[in-house]
Amino acid sequence: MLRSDITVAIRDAVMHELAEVGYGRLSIEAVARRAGVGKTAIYRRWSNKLEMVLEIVSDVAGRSVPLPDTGSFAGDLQLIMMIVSRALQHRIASQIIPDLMAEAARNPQIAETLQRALRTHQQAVGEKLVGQAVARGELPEGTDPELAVDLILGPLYWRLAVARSKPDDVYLEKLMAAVTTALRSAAP
Amino acid sequence: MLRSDITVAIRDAVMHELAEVGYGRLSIEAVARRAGVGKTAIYRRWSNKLEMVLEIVSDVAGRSVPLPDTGSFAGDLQLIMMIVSRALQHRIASQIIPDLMAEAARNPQIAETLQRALRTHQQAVGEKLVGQAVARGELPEGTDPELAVDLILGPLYWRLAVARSKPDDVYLEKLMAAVTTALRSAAP
DNA sequence: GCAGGACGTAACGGTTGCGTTCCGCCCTTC
DNA sequence: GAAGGGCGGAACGCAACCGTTACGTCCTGC
Repeated sequence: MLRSDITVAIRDAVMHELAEVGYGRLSIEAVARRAGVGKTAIYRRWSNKLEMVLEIVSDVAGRSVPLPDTGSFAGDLQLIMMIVSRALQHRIASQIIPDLMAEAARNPQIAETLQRALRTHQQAVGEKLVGQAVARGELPEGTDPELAVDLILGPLYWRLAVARSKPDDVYLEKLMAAVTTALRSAAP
Repeated sequence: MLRSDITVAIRDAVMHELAEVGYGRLSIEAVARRAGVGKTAIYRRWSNKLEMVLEIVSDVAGRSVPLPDTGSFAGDLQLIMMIVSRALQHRIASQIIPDLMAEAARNPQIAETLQRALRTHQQAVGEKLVGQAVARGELPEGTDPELAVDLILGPLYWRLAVARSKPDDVYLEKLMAAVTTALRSAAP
């Protein structure tokens, strides 16, 4: 019954509003204004700002990235880094993600939603990446997938989302090499 | 002329309020209420929410951490990791830091203040750490201090501030070992 | 054609916060 | 003991939003 074009407009407006002012200052009225929509249309769909944001964000986050399977650890690593660094440089995403992360620190509902979106996916990627590499003999038996994920995502996230500087190709190659050696030598 | 005990109360209230509701929702009235102080006392000191927060935060951030100098790379690394992980697990800091990071993504003034506080300090630590290690022959000539900092802070920040899980000692040792090997093998 | 329902608009009363102003108190300083 | 100034408190007018409601329009399906 609800018109889907309106729903799309609202979702879009929420994402942009979220990027511009953050969750803390996001207001239903601003979303409605931006979407060119009445407040009623929003309240007909969600009952809360929180509920609305959670539903929309987890929907977007749910569009899962494909698991890496290029045939080699180096290839998988490069693919992951490319995907992550692209995502973290996306104008909207790069504002929304740290904002929701910060908000999650004080809102358990947001935290849980984000953790679900993040951790399950992150775990799957980590285990697949490491599992394949171990099976191929590229990484030692007993390599910790959690550590691997931290070593890969951590520096990228730090550089892109925190320090906010653009890594060039040389840097990315150095980082890949460093991570590879680190994991290869990490005893179980 | 301004009573210093009042100033202290306000600073304190700002930090706590910042941690609880974030910059976006921080209000002067709430700060005054929490500090047990009239709004006038605040406006007598700062003219803005932004100005107030920036002054207070950069003052706190300015209390710089001592540079590492334990005599060995392993020791320096352990020290840094301990300091950082302690800081990122501090209740107040762990909420304020990601929040301001997110806010910095949309407010140039905050971004600049944070960058100054972060980058200069981070650079100094990185250069000192790597410089000393290279001089001692523990790391190869031409090691990139920037990469080193990313490899050290990135995974820690990711785990503590983003994934929000507590790393145990075993994990920290693995991480230290991984970072050390990674840097030792990183070609210039 | 007619009913139903989703839509935008506008208004509601209530809350919160802004930045400012004025008051009367109290402490310091001379 | 008088003056000055920082202090808390209260109130100001203004603006933004909340969540809800009533109304009139438009589209869809029967």
